[in-house]
Amino acid sequence: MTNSNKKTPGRPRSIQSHQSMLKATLELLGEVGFEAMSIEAIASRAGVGKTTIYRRYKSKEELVADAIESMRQDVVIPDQGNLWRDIDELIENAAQITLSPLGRKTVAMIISSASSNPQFAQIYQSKYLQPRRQAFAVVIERAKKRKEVPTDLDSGLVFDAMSGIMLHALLFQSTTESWSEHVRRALYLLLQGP
Amino acid sequence: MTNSNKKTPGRPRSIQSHQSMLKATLELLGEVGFEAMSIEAIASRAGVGKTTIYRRYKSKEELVADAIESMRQDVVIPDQGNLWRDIDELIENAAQITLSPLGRKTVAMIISSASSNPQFAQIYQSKYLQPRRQAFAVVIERAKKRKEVPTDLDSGLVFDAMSGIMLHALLFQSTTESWSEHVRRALYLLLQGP
DNA sequence: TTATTTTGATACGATACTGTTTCGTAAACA
DNA sequence: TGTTTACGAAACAGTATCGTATCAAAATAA
Repeated sequence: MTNSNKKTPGRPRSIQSHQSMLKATLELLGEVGFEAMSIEAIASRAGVGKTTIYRRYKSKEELVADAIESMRQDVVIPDQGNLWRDIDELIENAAQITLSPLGRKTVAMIISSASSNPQFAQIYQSKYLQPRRQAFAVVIERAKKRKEVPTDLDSGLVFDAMSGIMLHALLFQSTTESWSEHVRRALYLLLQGP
Repeated sequence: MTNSNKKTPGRPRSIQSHQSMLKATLELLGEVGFEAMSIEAIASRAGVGKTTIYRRYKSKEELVADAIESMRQDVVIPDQGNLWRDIDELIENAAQITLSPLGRKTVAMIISSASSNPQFAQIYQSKYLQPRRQAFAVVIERAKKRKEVPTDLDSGLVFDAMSGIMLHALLFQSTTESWSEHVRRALYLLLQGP
């Protein structure tokens, strides 16, 4: 941390500018995607000088990576004493984040760059997926104690499956069924068997 | 079809040029993605004049959509008398297409544009997913007759789940397990229960 | 043959972004 | 007070792509 030494003289870097450039980055990432997004457009939307961005980040990749990291929010582990009520809460939480106008496009764009810029997928995995995977493991562990699921159930595998199903449903939505309902049905198949 | 009327005088459009521009389009799509891909680069790689492309397609979207459509290939419905041998064949087939250096990036790029250019996801769904969904339904139907799975199993739901799991595993590969093995385990959970 | 159309090549002006530099102002500290 | 650093705005040369236009050669039909 260079932050620990606060003895730097002169005008400090504006926190406000920093936040607005991260915000603008995420917005544009969702709207036009990584490749089509220009530093100029980010600076313009953030109401910030182009120079200010170049002073902080060497590349667009760095900026975007930082912006994605800043998105993190705490994961609440549901505990309602019943597996399916917990799961509904998890699905609802994922839906709120993933299906919001911004979140939807942002997630799609993060995923899109998975092959060209693996670092984004990696950040997404460690900052977003991993905490949720952990929360899911806790929920399943409690369900095991309540004998709601077999003791040898692999919660990681179920979580991966659930994530994949959510992702797939997000991309190729069928018109006849709601997203949540579809995910819930698939998950029921996973946990209760055919 | 304007093709039915072959009375057009003058030099006909080169089929060779057409094919090489589609090929170059798919290659570049996989390498740099839709946004970063320029018509000039496509023309250059295809060994074709820029004018020739502009004469055929009004936009990059049109060209890419046509290129993706041209990718289609027939789906073989496995029938080995056993559900899991059929499934292994399906997984193997999906792996060959999806995990190839070109296919991997191409699929990722198609998915990436799902939010900004829904038409690509739609083409992907109708040309790629739908035939495989149908093939999977046949496989499951045969398994039902052999009493390998419950009669009321929703093959469409299982297929969606399988597709999602494959997609997820492709994007967020764990290093400890092979792609095929991971997909197979998840599918086993889906079909045989926990 | 002649008429017609496509071909690849090249040039064109227009637009957009890059990354850097300069500038006067603003905000911190001593 | 002065020193130092960051700020936003603007200008800069360089590069890349756009979509159009022009050209002579090539390919087909009448």
